[in-house]
Parts: sequence; C-alpha cells; structure tokens
Amino acid sequence: MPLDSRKMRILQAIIDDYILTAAPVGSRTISRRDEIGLSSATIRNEMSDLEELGYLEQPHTSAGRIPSDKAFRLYVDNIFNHARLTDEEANYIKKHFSKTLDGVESVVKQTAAVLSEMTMYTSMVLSPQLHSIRLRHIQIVPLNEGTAIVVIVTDTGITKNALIRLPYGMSSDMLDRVSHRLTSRLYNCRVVDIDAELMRGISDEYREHRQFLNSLIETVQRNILDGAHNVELSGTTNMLNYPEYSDLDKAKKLLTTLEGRDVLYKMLSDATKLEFSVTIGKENNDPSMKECSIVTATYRIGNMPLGSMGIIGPTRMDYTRVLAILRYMRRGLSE
Amino acid sequence: MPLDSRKMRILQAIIDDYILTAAPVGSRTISRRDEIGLSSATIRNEMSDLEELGYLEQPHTSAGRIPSDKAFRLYVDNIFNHARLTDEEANYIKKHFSKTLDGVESVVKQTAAVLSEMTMYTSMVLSPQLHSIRLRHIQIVPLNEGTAIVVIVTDTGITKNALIRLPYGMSSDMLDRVSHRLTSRLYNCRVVDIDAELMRGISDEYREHRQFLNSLIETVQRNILDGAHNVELSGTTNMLNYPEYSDLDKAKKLLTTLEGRDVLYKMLSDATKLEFSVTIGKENNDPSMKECSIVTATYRIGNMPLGSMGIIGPTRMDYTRVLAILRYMRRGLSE
DNA sequence: ATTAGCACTCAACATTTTAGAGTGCTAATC
DNA sequence: GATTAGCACTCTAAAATGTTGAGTGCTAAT
Repeated sequence: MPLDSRKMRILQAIIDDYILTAAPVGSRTISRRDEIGLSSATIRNEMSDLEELGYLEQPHTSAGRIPSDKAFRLYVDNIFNHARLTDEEANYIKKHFSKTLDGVESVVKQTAAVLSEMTMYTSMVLSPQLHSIRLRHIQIVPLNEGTAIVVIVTDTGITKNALIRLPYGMSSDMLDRVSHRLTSRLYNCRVVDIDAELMRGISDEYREHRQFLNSLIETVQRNILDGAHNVELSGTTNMLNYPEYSDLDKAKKLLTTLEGRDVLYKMLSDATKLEFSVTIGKENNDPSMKECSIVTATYRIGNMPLGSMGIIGPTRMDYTRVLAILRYMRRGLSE
Repeated sequence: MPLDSRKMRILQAIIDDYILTAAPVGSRTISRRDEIGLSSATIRNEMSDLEELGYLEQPHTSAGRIPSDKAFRLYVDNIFNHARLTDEEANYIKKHFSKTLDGVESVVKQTAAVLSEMTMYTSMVLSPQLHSIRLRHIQIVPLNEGTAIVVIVTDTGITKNALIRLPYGMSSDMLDRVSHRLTSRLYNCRVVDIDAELMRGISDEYREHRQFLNSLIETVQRNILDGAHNVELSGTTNMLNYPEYSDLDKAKKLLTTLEGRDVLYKMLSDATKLEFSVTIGKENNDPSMKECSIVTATYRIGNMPLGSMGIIGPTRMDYTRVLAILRYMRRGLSE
C-alpha cells in the first residue's frame, strides 16, 4: 500500500536531513521546517507509523529515527529522473577533461579521479571489456634470442602485449611475415572468436610452426581477457571522512574489500548489462558493503556496452547528484 | 661515543620487545629475560643513561620507554648484513612467482602483491624507468579516419602506446612505410636521445609530413616519460592493523598520502640511485610519514638501475626480515 | 484530527575512583 | 664501586558514577 502524500513528505524531509547530518532525525527537527507545518507530536505519530511500515528505524528508544534501506529505495526510485547537473559542475568536469588524454588507460584513470573528486565518495571504473572488440593489428617484435613481444591493437585503440617464447631458430624476418599474415587473417575478428577452426588456415601455411602459433594465440587470448579485469579505483580514503566509517574496524573491512578489487570487478561487470543501477545497503552481497550504496552506469560505443563505472558511498549518499554526475560522464565517455 | 656492550645489549632487548609489542618497555620486562641477568634497578639506571644519550624516549613519567629513531638507526646499521631468509619464506616467494607472468605490468603487480602479503606491511613498486631504455619497434596502426595508435616496443619488452591524430589523406600504406622507416632509423635509440637533430634525417624523406612526424615523436616522448610515473601499491590497508595507526586521524592522513602516489614516486625514484635505503621515522620529509619507516631496494638489468621497490611500515617494523625479503626479490626481479 | 504537556528512556559526556605498571632515589649488600 | 631491594611517588587506563539533553509514547485538552 502506497504512502499517503503527507507521510511521503515527512519521509522525504527525514531523508533529506539524514543525508546531510548522518544523525538520527527527531520529530522536532522536522516540525520546525516550515514546509511541513505540523507539531512534533503529530510527526511523532506519523513517524511511528512509518517505522511500522519499515521505512524508519530507531537505533534505540529515545533516539531519533533513521531512514531504512527500504526508504532509500523508495527515494531513489522517485528521484531517478530528476537528476540534473548545475552548469558549474558540468564546467568542472569539462575543465578537468580537457587535458590531452592519450590512450584508454589514462582516460580510465582520469575518469576515476574526476568522479571521486567531484562526489567526495569512492569511484571505480572498469576498463573496457574486450570480449566483443575486434583486432586491428598484430605485431611480433623479437627481443632477444628466444623471446619476443606480441603486440595487438584493437579497433577501439586499446593495445595489449604479452611476452612469448620463440622456438629455436625463428628469424626476425619470419616473425615479420607471420605478423603480417596474422594481421590480415584476423583483421576484424573478435578475440573470443579465434578458435581452432580459424587457426587451421594459418597453421597450414606455417606447418613447422603450428605449435608456436597455437601457444601464441592462447597467450594473447588469456592476456586480453585477464587484463580486462582491471578496475581503476580512486578516492578510497574519502570514505574515512564519513561518520559511518569512523569505526576503525568497519573502515578496515571496507577498505580491505575495496583493495581486493574482485568484489568490485564482479559488481561492475554485472552492472554492464544495465544502463544504470543503484544498490542500496543490505542489497549488497558482500557483508563489508552492507552499509554502502553503489551507483553504476555503463559507457558504450554505439550501442555496445564497453564497460562501466560506479560510485561507492554511504547508504545516505546524495543519490541525486551522483546520478546526475554519472549520467553526464557516461555521455562524455562514450565517444 | 659508542655504547658499551652492556648498554648495547639492553638497547637491543628493548628494541626487540618494542618491535613485537608496540608498547613502552619497562625495566622489569628486560630484567626478566635471562640473557640479561640484571635486576630491574640496574636496568633502570642504564635506561636512564640511554635516554640521556637520545636512544630512548619516555611518553610520560611512569611509563616504560620507547626506542627513538636514533636507536632504530643504530639497530638497522648493525643488522644490515645479517638479513637472511628462511627456506620456508624463499619457497613462499618462489611459489607465488611461478605463475606465468606475461608483460612487465603484471610482474610489477605480482611483486607488489607478494611483498605486502609476506611482510604484512604496505609495499610499492616503481615501474621500470624508461629514460635509458632503447627502442625496438615503432608501429602506427590506423584506427579510423583521422586517428591512429602508435605502439612502441623497447628492448626490455615494455610496450607503450598513444593515440594520435593523422593529417588528412594519410594512407594506411604510407603509415606502414613510415613505421618501418622510424623503426630502422630509431632502432636502439634511447627515448630521451631523440631530438631535432635525429629527426631531421627522417623528416627530410617525408617533407610533406614533417609537422606530423614531429608531433608524433613528441607524443611518444611525453607518453613514455609520464607512464613511468606509475607506482604500484599494495597492502595499504595492512597499516590499519598496527596500533600506531589505530588513531583514525593519523590513519587517514597516511592513507591519503599513499593514495596520492606522488610522494611515493619521488621517494622511489630518488632511491633508484642506491641499492638499498632505509629511512626511519622523522628522517622522512612528508609529515604524514614521520611515524613510518621505508625500506627500498632497486632492481636492475645488468648494472643499470631500472626501478625500485619499497616497503612502508611503522618505525618499529621488522627491518631484518624486510631487508632479507627485499634482497631476495631484488635478485629475482633483475632478470 | 491535532497538539500541549508530562513522565520516562537512554546515549553521550564529564567526573571521580581505583588499580597497576613503572619510575627514581636511598640504603643495604656483594 | 657496582648491584640490588625496598619504598614513596607518578601517571594512565579502565571502571564506576553522576549529569545532561534530545527524544519518545501516551493522555487529556483543544
């Protein structure tokens, strides 16, 4: 059953106040606000109802009340589309992105930095996922007797490289020829699509090196898919500024999880399916993040999702602003 | 004036205890140890002397005493050469390094991870510095109308890439030829050595693209030298386990400095001049690190320093073990 | 339906008490 | 002369106790 409009207004006020102060909100605080115009006693009754309905929680008798995750959920679902950026903020972003940025890696880093600076929360950016990306160039560069570097370039301008062993007596000339052959043969292939089938055609031409070619491709594939696990993190220490993490133990747990990255990687790669996602408090799977919220957005090229980015903050984070910022960045990144 | 052997032994005992407990050490604690065999009263007298000499500090009357930075300095200079690894530890390292590691980046990451795991402190690894590294291959790969990726490969197997703009009407064929020309021309050059002089020879052949070539080289140089600022950090949260950082405020300051990386970069790149270095407590320049010690070691190829790595821990860190581990890793890395 | 009023609760903070670890000094002992 | 036992003294950390104020729930009046 939906909340009547008065309850709604009161809940809204409580949430607003809580986002600001992180402290339990009492009935008087709300009744003092003139857009409400009710006595504290009335508010108390309403609050009591809201608590019963699961939207508020009381840390202990005689403390104010705190919005529950459920309340934030309601709140987020409501504000979702109102999120707009002020010009000032938009300019801030523009300014900090005007620096020449060569290479995907530096864009990713820069994005993470801007996100965490603007929001004062922790930000994370998942490097472009390479599953569905196409090869442009393959080059094998001999290093010294027995080893070489394979460099591959993709259509999105991402390069990857891996160290490989060479079979004995492989000439530098031969490597050049193989490079050319691989490039023209695999041009525009997706990395995941390279399979035995496709390789046969090439191996056949270089019978004596079949073994080498196979291990080469395998290395490249492994390397590309692994590298994509990279999550750029920024502003982790920002979390320490929020009273919800003034408990050293909680802080430690959170930071440890963040440092581990794998949890974040999972979230971000799951989130790559949706344009935006908001995960509030206990909705998170990881125990150390039950007091966080995470807002994510994907970035894409054309309409193919490439990767995603996210903001990690306390449950009472400023969702409106965070969503606005992400929406803006997402547009900027997707080019 | 050097300490007599009894003072030395007592100081040693105090330091040992303090490294273990992080708490001020009292005279009884020391007198109980049977390798000393003196009453607490005697120890007290000696401690009083040691304090006068600047090796001990008292947080307040009626607390035990704490070794000063000066004491640790003495200690470190003494143990410096005794540092040896147990077989068990050596095996641990070997095991964790046996994973296939393709590419410099993953080696750097892996190294940082192993260092912080083994020591339980924070570790950092400076990526190989590229000043003195030589070019092996340059390849320009067209992406789409107007942009391309330059990939360069160095003799140590490190690759770098940068996004560049193409002048109008540059054919893919032409790019290939330029790539070849650049490669043969700059083969074995150090990046820093590429200058106007050197470029003139090439520009002359491609008059109409002189402008393009110059900006290309400039981008590459900038990119290479920047990228080298990369410091891989691991185990930052380990610091939170030590009582010296149970004060949230101190912890926040330290972590913020660490996250900034630039202070660390400076330290590591300075440290690249020495094989090992130990910086204790107040010897550090940065105020947030006055209660840390930092031990660094360089890794090299042949006898050219490539980069360095370091351990950051509380002043009372286990220098012996840390030095042993670094010494071991350094040998392993330098190949 | 709303609100004023009042008794009651409870965390947070301040204050006092207590316990224990450690010191420095002196006088006795080896 | 160096060492040590003994004791008075110091000072923190922890426990115990007191105080305050924000907040509640309920009842009776509006």
